[in-house]
Amino acid sequence: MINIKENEKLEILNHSCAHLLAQAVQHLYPQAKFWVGPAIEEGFYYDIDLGEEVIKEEDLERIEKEMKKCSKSSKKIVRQELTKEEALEKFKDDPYKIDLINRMEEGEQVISCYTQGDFTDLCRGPHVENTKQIKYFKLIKFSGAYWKGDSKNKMLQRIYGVCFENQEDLDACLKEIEERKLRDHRKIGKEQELFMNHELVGSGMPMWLPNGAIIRKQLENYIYEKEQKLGYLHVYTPCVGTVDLYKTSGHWDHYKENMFPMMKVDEEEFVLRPMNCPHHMLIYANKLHSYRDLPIRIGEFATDFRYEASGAVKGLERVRCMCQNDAHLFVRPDQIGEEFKKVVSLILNVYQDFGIKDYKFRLSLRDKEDKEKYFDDDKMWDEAEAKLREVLNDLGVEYFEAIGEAAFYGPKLDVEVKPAVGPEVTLSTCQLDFLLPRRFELFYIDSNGEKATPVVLHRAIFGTFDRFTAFMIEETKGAFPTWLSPTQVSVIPVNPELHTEYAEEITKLLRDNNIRVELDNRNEKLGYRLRETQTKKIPYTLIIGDSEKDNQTISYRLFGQKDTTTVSKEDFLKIITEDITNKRRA
RNA sequence: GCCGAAAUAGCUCAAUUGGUAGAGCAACUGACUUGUAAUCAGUAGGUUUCGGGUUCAAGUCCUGAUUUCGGCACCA
Repeated sequence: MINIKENEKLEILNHSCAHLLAQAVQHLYPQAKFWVGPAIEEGFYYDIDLGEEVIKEEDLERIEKEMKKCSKSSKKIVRQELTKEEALEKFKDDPYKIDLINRMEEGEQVISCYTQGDFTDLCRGPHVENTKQIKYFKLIKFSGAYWKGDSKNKMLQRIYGVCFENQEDLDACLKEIEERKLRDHRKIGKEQELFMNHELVGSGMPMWLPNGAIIRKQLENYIYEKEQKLGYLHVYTPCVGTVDLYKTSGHWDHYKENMFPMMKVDEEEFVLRPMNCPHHMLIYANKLHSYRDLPIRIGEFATDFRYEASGAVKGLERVRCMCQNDAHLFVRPDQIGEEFKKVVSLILNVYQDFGIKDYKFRLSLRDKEDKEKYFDDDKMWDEAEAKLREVLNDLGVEYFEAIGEAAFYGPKLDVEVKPAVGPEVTLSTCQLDFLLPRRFELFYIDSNGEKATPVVLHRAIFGTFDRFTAFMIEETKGAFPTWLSPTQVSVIPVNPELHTEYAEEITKLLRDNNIRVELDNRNEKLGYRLRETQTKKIPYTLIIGDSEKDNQTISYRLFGQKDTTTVSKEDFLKIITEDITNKRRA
């Protein structure tokens, strides 16, 4: 997908197209007041106040037609510069523009507006010279959007669109939008019977079907082994905790609205746990630790419950019941850097195994002004943020900084990926925490025999198994590498009556070698059964007929390929085993 | 949660202005005995998401709930 924001020409064109949209809307809705209409990575949008009216599906077409008309009218787009006073006078009837003018920086004395025919908009620019240059565009979608992005404010109407320099690029873009929908994990998840939802279980509570469960089990085994080798200690803890536990950690104050409501049993108050840090803190505190014991790494595949907003729930990506690939690393202050680096290299190592290339590291920092959201201790934050930056710079990984994305207890490094549909999500995370160890009064005995407070790194490599699986479904378009594929081999006897016996022998051989294999000896034509292995995206299809039976061989065809290879049974076993061990990707 | 939209057979979708709910695939039965992406014939399959209402008559109109979808807000 072309990133509009990375191409100056396209950015200007798209922003100009936003103005064209506004002009058309002005013609059709004279009461319309306009907020902002920026170019974004995927095109542009404009936020508009239509009073009582709302945009409907059929309006998009109407507006688009009017835009074409405005474009064809070939109006010059003229820049005019104003002083703040002049601007305030000019837009005195438009509260949105006055708000914008008043928000401008002190130094920014020159205010500009752009006029095309009967439409003028306050704007920094730049723009294309003439409306006729804005020709190849499409309105994509519309929705409500809070004014200034604040849910306390009025909801405006937002219209999204995209604009290109020629029809081919526009068509390519629209085609890609359609193709993205095809690899949406929700669609593939249904087709391949990976997971399901049911009203009676509840929104955001996916159930993993046998095929999905196989994939998840592979992921669990994979990361468990990695963590074991790195000295992690795995535990099991309950999915509930008392309210007091979360008051101790501080989560109760920060997140109780996003937890499932408290359950009172006799006189005790419980909640379904939304995260596992408090449990792991208590496990650490269960015994006395020497400075020599650290780092101590407590890991768990832990099921958590979060009351996500109903509008946020999405497939396996954003759920109310999830399983974290969680761990808490208890370290001495002098070990932070080294331990953090180990986490980052584990992330890189895992991404390599899965062939994930398209991701960004985000250094998530607090918003200093927001004393509500973040634990108030400037010294602690400055120290933690400086430490993280230092480690990242040492590692030489590329990252961007995001203010206001930290956890309430500390800054973090997140890995962001883009799903097929919708905004970017976090996969892996590693968080630096000086706070919770203090709140739980954790300590170790240092080299002087004194009590010292450990530092905690919270980390999840897969994030949650749910979201990671969602991402892998979209990455592979449902054609999983053999090691993850629910069914790895389909065996097809050419003539079920004549070849089933030998096909069964092969099926047993593979099954005995832990290959997930199914035998398809239905009375259907070979072509019919072969088609099914391809639509199901099964990595290996074995064709077993007279020639294979007579020569005691196997003919196999890889998913997506047309040619068949014939090898001995032993060689085939070697080939597929190697494929699985190497986690080879198609 | 907010602004919109949607929900019909296991799946993908049809059903004029309100007037007997259909098709393809899948399933089942039978015939065919198969060499690289769909063999043929037949059978069965529905309280049209759930609850109220309007009407002689509701899949269709009104209303409440649930779930899903597109965004916004949120995301420990």
